[in-house]
Amino acid sequence: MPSDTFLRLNDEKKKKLIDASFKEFSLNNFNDASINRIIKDAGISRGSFYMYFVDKKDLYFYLLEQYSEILIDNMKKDLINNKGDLFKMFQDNIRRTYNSFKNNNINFFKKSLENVTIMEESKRTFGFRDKRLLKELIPNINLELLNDNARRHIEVIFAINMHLLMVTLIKLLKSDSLDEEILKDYYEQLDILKYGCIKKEDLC
Amino acid sequence: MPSDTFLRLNDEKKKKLIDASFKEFSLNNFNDASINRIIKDAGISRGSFYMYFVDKKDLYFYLLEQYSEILIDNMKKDLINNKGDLFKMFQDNIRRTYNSFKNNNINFFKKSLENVTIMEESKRTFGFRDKRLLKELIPNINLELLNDNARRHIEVIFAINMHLLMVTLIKLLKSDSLDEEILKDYYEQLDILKYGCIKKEDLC
DNA sequence: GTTGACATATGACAACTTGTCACATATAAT
DNA sequence: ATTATATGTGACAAGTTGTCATATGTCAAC
Repeated sequence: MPSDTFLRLNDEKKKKLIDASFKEFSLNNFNDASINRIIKDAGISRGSFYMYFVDKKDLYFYLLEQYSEILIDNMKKDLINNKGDLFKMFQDNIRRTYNSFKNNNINFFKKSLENVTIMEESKRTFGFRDKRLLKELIPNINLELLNDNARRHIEVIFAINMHLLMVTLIKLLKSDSLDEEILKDYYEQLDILKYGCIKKEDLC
Repeated sequence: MPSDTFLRLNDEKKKKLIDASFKEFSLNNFNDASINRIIKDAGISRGSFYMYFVDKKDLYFYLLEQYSEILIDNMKKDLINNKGDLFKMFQDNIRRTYNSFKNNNINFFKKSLENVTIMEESKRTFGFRDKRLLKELIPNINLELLNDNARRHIEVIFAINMHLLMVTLIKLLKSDSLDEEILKDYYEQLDILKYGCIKKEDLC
């Protein structure tokens, strides 16, 4: 969170720093972004910067937060338009969000999304959507058990499963023992993927 | 990829460097890990290090790759045991993987998984599983449309949807126009979550 | 108007970081 | 023994971050 000192700054100075920051984070990912370049660009001193923000992370998340507001507002609108149907909301929302992104700091978003959806390399070597991993496993997968849609998007299903696995593993490793509660949650989550989110009676 | 020079190294020296690296990456996340400490610990010179690996990333992914082999092997075993049933595989696999992790470099894994499943902070501010985001939206969600399981794990469903949204957005932003093919894929992926992966006839 | 208290601004500084490169040494091949 | 080639080395430039003593504002109270 930025300090009160920063928030008290006159608008011009504040804008100069924000603009310089957006620029820097649009051209570089988080780790390559340089506070040095930002303060030079914004025309403030090193000391001042640390008066406003505790560190680079602090600044970055301030910028992110500014924009996550847009995300939330967009979703709310689409949710109301679709009478609370979560899936219809997501279906509609992508267009709206896409346009917000297009119009605003598009490059900042691109870089941010890269940070969020993660280091491409990690994904690759660690197996998410890894062509190699899937190639190795696919001969052993009985695709007959899956419906057409699932078969077509087998990598996505795999990626989601891997994600759930990883998140659960972190939880398990954090707790000392093999916590059965955590496992139960995991199995239920797998069931969601298996059987879907929609009520059965609506299907048959 | 490590250079041939590295691979040609005698086992003792290689092990010393690998051990030192594992140690460093177990105590620090990727960005805070210091090559300086690694080479000091391993007792090699700066120049030598850059003879073996092009940079920190190169070393890190080498270590990761070593261990992703374990992951793949584990999965293969469970897939065969379960006659190709992807979901049964994931269901069983978590115990096996958990134990592998427990026995091996547990801390290295923890740190790695943190890198992979993402900067906790990003998740928070950007809305993944964000209690705040969900709290704001939940009053507008019609939970009646969802089954019990889904209702119980609403945050997970939301997180997966957000993930799909983000990944799709990246694709869309990378292509110049609003590519309808990409959108179609996205909608199909949403349908998987809605209706599940299992064939309909098996359900009713 | 002067004093004093507090808020801001500054840049030099220490302590790191990384990647390079001219040079030294080891190992193999003629 | 001589020549290639492969490895090893650490000082170096060019950067990084966060701190801190010091300077300059600002504003209320006497």
